[in-house]
Amino acid sequence: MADEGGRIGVVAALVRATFLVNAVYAESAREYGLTPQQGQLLCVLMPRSYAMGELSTLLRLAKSSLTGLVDRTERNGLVRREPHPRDPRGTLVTLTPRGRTLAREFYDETCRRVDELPAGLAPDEREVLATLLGRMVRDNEVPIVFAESGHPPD
Amino acid sequence: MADEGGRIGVVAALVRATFLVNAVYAESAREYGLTPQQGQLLCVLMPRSYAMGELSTLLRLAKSSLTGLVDRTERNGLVRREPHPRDPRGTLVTLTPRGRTLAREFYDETCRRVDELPAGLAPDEREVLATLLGRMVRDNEVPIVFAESGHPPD
DNA sequence: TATTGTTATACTCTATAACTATA
DNA sequence: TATAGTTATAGAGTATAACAATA
Repeated sequence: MADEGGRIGVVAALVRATFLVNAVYAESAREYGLTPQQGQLLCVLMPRSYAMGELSTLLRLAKSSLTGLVDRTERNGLVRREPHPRDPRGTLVTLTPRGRTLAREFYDETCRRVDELPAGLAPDEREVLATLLGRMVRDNEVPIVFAESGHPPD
Repeated sequence: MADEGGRIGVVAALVRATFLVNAVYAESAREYGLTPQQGQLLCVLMPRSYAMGELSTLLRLAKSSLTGLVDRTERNGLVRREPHPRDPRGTLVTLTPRGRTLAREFYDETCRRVDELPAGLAPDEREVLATLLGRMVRDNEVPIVFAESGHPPD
């Protein structure tokens, strides 16, 4: 099932690496009783709170899809809806204490597992990989769906 | 929403690149009337046919999940179930002519789009990225969910 | 009128458990 | 008994369209 060793192109490399990371992310989420989507929501909310509309854009979900996701995650006691301080129409989604704890655990464990994926690369190669992917991510304006490490409070 | 430019670690780079590729893959699928899962199934079947059990392992899906996915894709006229030549209990899933055509178009378009993601990298940098990701993919025995380019017939 | 968010509805996707059929 | 696959069931995820409430 693994490849024989032929030179791989950037495209196939990216798509297959994506498949790999998706699998690791999903398995990690599962072990914390989360769906990948709820895990992602928690990770997004770690650095700060967002309004529903912002989350919708950030996660590329239809508004009603996000309503459902937040409903279920709220029902699980992990996030909470608050009135938006500046717009009475708006809603701010925030981690509950329990959600924050779980987010932290899920985030840390996921980091550990994803960190092992390039275990076969030398330290300087990992550095190069991080830099190149980092530029691609920046160039394409990928939102912070998974923060660097710190959790700067609001 | 994009980062300011700080050094990013391999883990965040991988997870965020994954988010990016997922989005591109999903959008490409959508434009061809496919769900990402059905698009992935078609891509897997491009090089050759597989038995249900093989697909289940390859795609990391529960058997019954795969049954449903194949049902829906078959209903759409894109794949077909055939008796397995060597095991009367088994079923072989194959692309229909229409499925093959659509798979080809979806695959090509997805390649085009994913290829643009690292547009900001120099040719030699793209090469390095492909090599490093390629090794990670090989080391982790990622199945061929997205072939290199050719479609060697059975 | 435009914006924020929810509801109604309909599929797709996924898993677990129980089942059928065939080694 | 073990293996290949399906069925039954339940819940999660998603989108479109229509709606309510508030600028």
